[in-house]
Parts: sequence; C-alpha cells; structure tokens
Amino acid sequence: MAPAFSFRIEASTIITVEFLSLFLYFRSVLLSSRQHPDQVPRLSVRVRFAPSPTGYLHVGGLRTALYNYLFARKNNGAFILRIEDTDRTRYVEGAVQNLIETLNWAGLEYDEGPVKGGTKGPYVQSERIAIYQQYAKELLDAGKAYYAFDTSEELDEMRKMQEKMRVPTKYDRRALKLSPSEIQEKLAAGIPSVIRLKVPDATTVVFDDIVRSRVEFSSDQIDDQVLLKSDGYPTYHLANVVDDHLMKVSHVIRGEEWLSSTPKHVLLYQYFGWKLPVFAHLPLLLNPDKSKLSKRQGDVAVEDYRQKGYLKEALINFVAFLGWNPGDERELFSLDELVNDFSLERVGKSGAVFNIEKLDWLNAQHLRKKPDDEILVMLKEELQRSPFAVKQFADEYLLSVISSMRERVSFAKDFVVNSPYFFESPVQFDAEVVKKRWNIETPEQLKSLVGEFTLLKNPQKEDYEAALHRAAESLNLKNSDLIHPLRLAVSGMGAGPGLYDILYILGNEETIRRITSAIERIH
RNA sequence: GGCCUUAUCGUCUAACGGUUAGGACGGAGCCCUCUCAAGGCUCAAAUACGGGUUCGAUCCCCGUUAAGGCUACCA
Repeated sequence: MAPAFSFRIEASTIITVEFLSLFLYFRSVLLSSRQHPDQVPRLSVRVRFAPSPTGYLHVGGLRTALYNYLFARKNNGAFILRIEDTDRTRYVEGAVQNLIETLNWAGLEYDEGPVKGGTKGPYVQSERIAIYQQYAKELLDAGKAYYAFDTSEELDEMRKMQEKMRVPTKYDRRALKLSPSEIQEKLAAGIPSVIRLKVPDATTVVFDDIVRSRVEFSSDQIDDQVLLKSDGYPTYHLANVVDDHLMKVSHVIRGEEWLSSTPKHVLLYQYFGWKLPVFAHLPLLLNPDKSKLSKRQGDVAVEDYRQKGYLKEALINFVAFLGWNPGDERELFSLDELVNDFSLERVGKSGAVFNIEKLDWLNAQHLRKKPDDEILVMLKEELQRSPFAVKQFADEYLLSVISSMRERVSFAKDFVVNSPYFFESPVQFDAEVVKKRWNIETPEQLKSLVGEFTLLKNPQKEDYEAALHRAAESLNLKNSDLIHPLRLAVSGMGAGPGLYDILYILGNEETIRRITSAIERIH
C-alpha cells in the first residue's frame, strides 16, 4: 500500500515539473525577444494641462496636471499650461491667476503658458480666435465642415423628438440640404450661423490609448459637432485639436470624461492631415458613492485642502497614487521621486475614490519628515492665527515644543490645538481625567511634590524625575500615582508628551505656579 | 434609451496563466509605556456572477449584472 501511494506522488510531481520547465522556457524566449521601450528613440515630449478658468483648481485637475508634469519631467519634455476660455458664459474673473497661483503652490512649474510666455503662444485661447476661424474655414472649403443656421429652440425640439422616438440624439443634418445660394443668402442677411463637423458615414474611428489600449467608435454614433459657435468662438473640440497641433503636443493626457469625444478629435486630425498625438485617458476621481468627484460630497478645490492645512507634499503624494503606483510597496514619495518613477504604463483603468483618511495619514508622514526650522515657521503661523497671537515665544521654546509633539500631530495646527498648555496655563481641567486621576488626597500629595521642586536649581528632565521619585517614596506612593495628577494639574488634560518633558519645557517656576493654581481650582 | 469605459479586502492598490491572492489606510487585539501618540507584532477583510479557452485562470474570450462617463453653439 505504501509503495503504491508514493509512486502516485512521484508521477504527478514529474508531470508538474515538466510543465513548469516548459513554461519557463517559453517565458524566457518571450522575454528575450521583447524590445525595451527605452531603446526606441522618441520624439520630443510636449504635454499640456488645459483647464478652463471657471473658478478654482479641482483636485482632479491637480491630478491631471501632476501626471502631465511628471511625464514631461521624466522625459525631459515641456509642460505647457493652456487656458481654455472659449466659453464666455462660464468665465470667472481672477480664475486664471488663481489657477497659476495654485499650481505654483503645488510646485508644478510650467515651461510655457500665460504670464510666462513661450514660442508657441499665445496660451490663452480667447486670444487665438482668428486662428480657429481660419482652420474652420479651411475645413469648410475642403467640404469637411458645413454651415448651419438652426436656433437653439429648433435644436431642442429636434432632440425632444429623437428622444420620443427613442433614437440617438444627434444633429439631423438638415443644414446639409441647404443650397449654396441659400447659405450665401443667410450669411449675407446676418443670420447667426455655426460651423459643424461633417462626420463620414459608416466608418470606424479607431485610436490607441496608453491607458485603455485600442478604442473603436462607429462614425454613425458620432455627432456633427459644432466647431465654431455663432459668437465666433470655437468649441473645445476645434480649439483643442488646433492648439495641440500648433503647440506640437506629443501626448494628450487628460481625464476619462474626454474619451467619448476623442473620435471627433481624431477625425479632425485626419481631416487636417495632422499627426495624431498619443492619447492617455486617466481614470476618474470619485466620490465615496463612486460618482464623479463633485463639490456636493466634500471639498474639491485644491485651495480648500491648502486652507485646511494639508501640505502640498501630502496632497501631491496622495493624488499621484489615485490611479498610479510604482509597482513596489513604497508609498511615501516626494515630487522628485515621483518624477523619477512615474510612467503612463503604470496608470490604472478604474476610477479611484478620494479617501480622505489616507490623505490625513500622508500629511502626518510628510509633516514629521520636515526639518525643525520648517515646522517652526509653520508653528509661528499657526500661533498668529490662534488666541495666543498676542504672546511672544522664543524660538528655542517653540523648538522644544516641536520636538516633544512631533510624533503626536498630523497637521501644523495640531501643535496649538493638541497642546495649548504650552502656550497658556490650563483654562479648564478635563472632567473625565479629574474623575479618574484626582482624589481627596491629591492636593496634599502635590504640595509635598512642590516642596521637592522648590529645592531644584536649573532642573533638567532627570532632576524632575528624581524629585518626583523622592516625593512618591516619602508618601509611600507609586510614581504613577503622582505622575497622572501632576500632568493634569500642569496641562489640564490626560494625554501628551512625557511628563518630565512637559515640566522641563514649562520650567520650574511655571510648573510650581500651575500646580499651586490647580490645587485651588480642582475639586 | 444609445455609445464608450470599468470591475481584486470598506478604501487606494500589487500579482501582466502556476502565489498560503501581497502591501498601505482605516478597524480589532497584543507588546512597549506615566498618559496620548509614534513604533513593533498579530488578526479580521477581496478576485461581482455565469459560461468558455487551457493541464491550470484574478489574469485571455463571450455573456450577465453593477457602477461610471459621454450623449450642448460647456469644458
């Protein structure tokens, strides 16, 4: 029985080993034949972040800007900022300035763009209207676009009908029936007109996307998009394609919400005879309920996070990991480290929920990594904003507060919020802690402790500790029986740095004063 | 409704046909300890479902379901 059993094991083992070696063989053949992408010479990389100035910078926008920035820096390319302000109805005064300011804060410096300039400017689309009109005209002349004179009421009605008949809502091309003379008449009469893209019938529009690989659309699904509006401004689609071409943008890295309109853009490139850029459509940032990240469900503006005291390092690190990872288990990255490790190939496909708890953790991590002098500056700013603004604290004092609280804060403001006792005598005493740590004998015990402290001259931490030990011994108490009430007396709370650290920072005089005061006030 | 996209712990994600499905945040517990943190250790927690292909599917294909995006003279 035993031999038969062992034989069976042996047989199956042999088979397994055989398949495994076969597998390994093919794998090695495959790997050796695979080309390294680095060896392929690449055209100069130029990318752009192209927000519309409708208010603040959205965190999703920050992520898009960041990926563009990282990709540019990684490949020694150019990072362009372009303002897409072709919708005059949505323009917000000061938004451009705000956008630039926020990008600067985040450390995403652009190479070409408004204010800074560049050889391919202007970088604000409203200053390029003539260019778009010229290209629209070119399409018109080539028969790739056509005039339409429909009013928005007419279009609404058309769409309503289509919905009722349950057919896809798209322009029915009624303007294509107009004769050249009719068109001339209407134009001459000054009837408002738009220029629409003439989408070919029954063809397939295909493009490759780094994130999503090949994507196909049937041209029958594509609407005859308006390219030039009746106010003479281009729509996003025209302006975007024209500018990307003129500005020699090599990679279009943008949010997934643009995926559906990409075939229109591809068509435009084809009509103009222009080389297609490489597309990379980024997964969307999501609310906790998985819908597209929106203002209704929390903060969405970068400046909101900035105001709440989030470090740019943390926000950048966090947002970088929403849709990308380095492939190993590192998680703490500086901007430079991200540049070094970033690749579009490692960008994921599925949307990512913006989860604030991890951002908080990252903030604590980045804050603790900062050198003392940087934290000192932040602490001073926090103090300016606090009720203690009127007081003056020596740098040396603040530095010792920092070293004692470093591991206990997530935000700079926590220094003030979590340990106000370093900046003023306890205003009140935590009732819970009083109940737990304070009893009828405590005042007398603390008084003898004060007796010990009074004897100290220029005490160090160890001196406080020794003094407390002596007091505890003479009172026949455990050290902790003194430590807890003392912390309460001196800080008003039950949590914080080591007691002797607190005493040392406060100084002997202040310590004694606080103990005496607490004895009178706690009952 | 139509088109497109997506689908691994609650969340961010790893594993690009062979793993006890790994890590992180958050949660629970233990250790450390004067408290609170930090740190260390441990635990719970996932391949949406159904079919194929394959010796073998988280991974490839098809379908279902679900979620999201787009469907403007907005971007």
